[in-house]
Amino acid sequence: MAGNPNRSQQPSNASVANGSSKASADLLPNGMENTPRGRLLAAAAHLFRMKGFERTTVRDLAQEVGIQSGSIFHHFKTKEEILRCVMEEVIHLNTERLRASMATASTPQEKLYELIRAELNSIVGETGEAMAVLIFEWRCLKEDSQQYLLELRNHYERIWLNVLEEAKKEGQIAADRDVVVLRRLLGGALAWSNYWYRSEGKLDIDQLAKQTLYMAFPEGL
Amino acid sequence: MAGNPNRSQQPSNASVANGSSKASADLLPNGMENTPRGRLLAAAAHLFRMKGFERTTVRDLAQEVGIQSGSIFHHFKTKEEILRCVMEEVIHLNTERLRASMATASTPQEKLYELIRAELNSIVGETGEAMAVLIFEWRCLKEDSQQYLLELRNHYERIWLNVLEEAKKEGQIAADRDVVVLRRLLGGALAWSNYWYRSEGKLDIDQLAKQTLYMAFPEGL
DNA sequence: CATTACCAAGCAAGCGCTAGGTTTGTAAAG
DNA sequence: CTTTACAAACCTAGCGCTTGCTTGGTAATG
Repeated sequence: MAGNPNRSQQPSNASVANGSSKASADLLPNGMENTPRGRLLAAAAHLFRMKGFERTTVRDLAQEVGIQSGSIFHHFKTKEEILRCVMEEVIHLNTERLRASMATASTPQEKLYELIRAELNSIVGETGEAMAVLIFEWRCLKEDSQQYLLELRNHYERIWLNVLEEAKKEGQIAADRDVVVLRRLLGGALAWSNYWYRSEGKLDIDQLAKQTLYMAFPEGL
Repeated sequence: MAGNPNRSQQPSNASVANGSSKASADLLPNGMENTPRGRLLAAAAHLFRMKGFERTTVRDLAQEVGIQSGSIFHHFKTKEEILRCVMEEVIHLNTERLRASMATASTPQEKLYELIRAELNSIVGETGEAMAVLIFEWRCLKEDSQQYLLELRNHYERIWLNVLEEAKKEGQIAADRDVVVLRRLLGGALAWSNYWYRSEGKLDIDQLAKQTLYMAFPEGL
C-alpha cells in the first residue's frame, strides 16, 4: 500500500475552511500551489476552461493533482462548490486589481486606460483561465451561488461605471452616449480577447489596451 | 399503444439527409417546424442555449418535441451531430444574411453599418439562440466537426475583412489601425450583446447598431 | 410494400459522491 | 527523548443513478 507519489511536503498551517466564504486567494498568484485546496482550484480552473465544467469529471481533476477522486471531497463538499470557489476567488482578485490600477491614475483618460489595461490583464494574464470559467460556466452554478456571485460582480462593475460617469461629466465622453451600453460593448470586446489573444504574438497587452481605448473613446484623444 | 400526441401532419417531401452536409435551412426561419428534423434542431438550439449541450439530455430534447428519447436517433446518428447541425445551419443562414445586407449599401460607411446591423440581428434576433450555441458550445464538438465548421466561419469573416480593408484603403479607418484586431474587438462587443440585450428594452437594434458604429469608427463620421 | 416516423424496453458505461480505514505531520505530556 | 494524542490528507471500494445509444418491433403514408 501507500503506492502513490505526490505527497505534500508543506503541511500548510493556513486555514483551510471548507465553506469558501472570504476566500484568501488560494488560487493565484501566490499561495496557488501551496495548499491541496489551492492546487485543486488551479487545476480546476485549467480543466474547466479547456473541457468545460460538465465534461470535466472529478476523476479528471483528481488525476491532474495526483490523488484519488474520492479524496477531492475531503476539501470540497460538491463539484459545484469547486466551481463556485474558482469564480469567487477570481472576482475578488480582479476587483482588487481594478481598484489598485486606479491608484496611479488621475485624469479620466488615464483612469479609463488603466481600467482597460487591468481588465485585459485579468482576461489574458494569469487569471485568464479562471476568468473564462467565470464567464462561460455561469449556467452550471445553482441559483443561490449565482445570486451571491452576482453581488460580487456588481461591485466590480460599479468601479467601471463610476469612472465612465465621471469621464462623461467632464466631457471626455459625448453627452449622447449611454455609459451602460458603452461599458457592455467594451466589456464584450475585452472578454472576447480571451478567445483570440495570444501573448506570444506581435501585439502586447499595452498595445491592445491602447487600440481598445482608441476604439472606445475617440473624443478623449 | 400510440398513446402519444404531437404527430406530424406534414410528412415533408423535402430531403432529410442524415449526413447534414448541405443543410437546407431546417432550422430557421421558414421550414423550422415543418419537418421532425427541423423541430428537433429548433428545440436543440433552445435547450443548448439555456442549459448547455452537456446538461441537456436526449430525454430533455425528446420531451421538448414530444417523442421518446430513442426516436431521436432515427434522425441523427449521435447527440453531437445535432449540435453540429444547429451550428452549420446558423452559419449558413447568417453568412447569407451578411451577404444580402451588402446589396443595398454602396459607400464603405454604409457597408460597415449594414454589417454591424446584420450581425446584431443574427445575435439578438431569431437566430440568437443558435448563435449563442455556436459560440459557447464550440468545445463540445469533436475535432473534425470543428475543422469543418471553422472553414464555414472563415467565409463569414472574410466578408467582414474585405469591407474593413476597403474602408481602410479609402481612409475611413486610420492607417495605423489593424483591421483584424478591429474586427475581433468589434466581434466581441457584438457577440456579448447576446448576454445583455433585450428587445423589450428602450434600445432598439438599429440604435444599438449606430452606437456600435460610432464606437468603432469615429473617423468615418 | 417500401419508406418514414415512431415506441417500448433496456444495456453498458460513466457519473458524483460516500463509507470506513490508513498514513502522515505536529505537538503537548510524561 | 520518547510516548500519546489528534487532525489533516488521502486511499480503496463501490453504491445508486443517469447517460447516450441500441434493438426489434409497429403504425401510417403514398
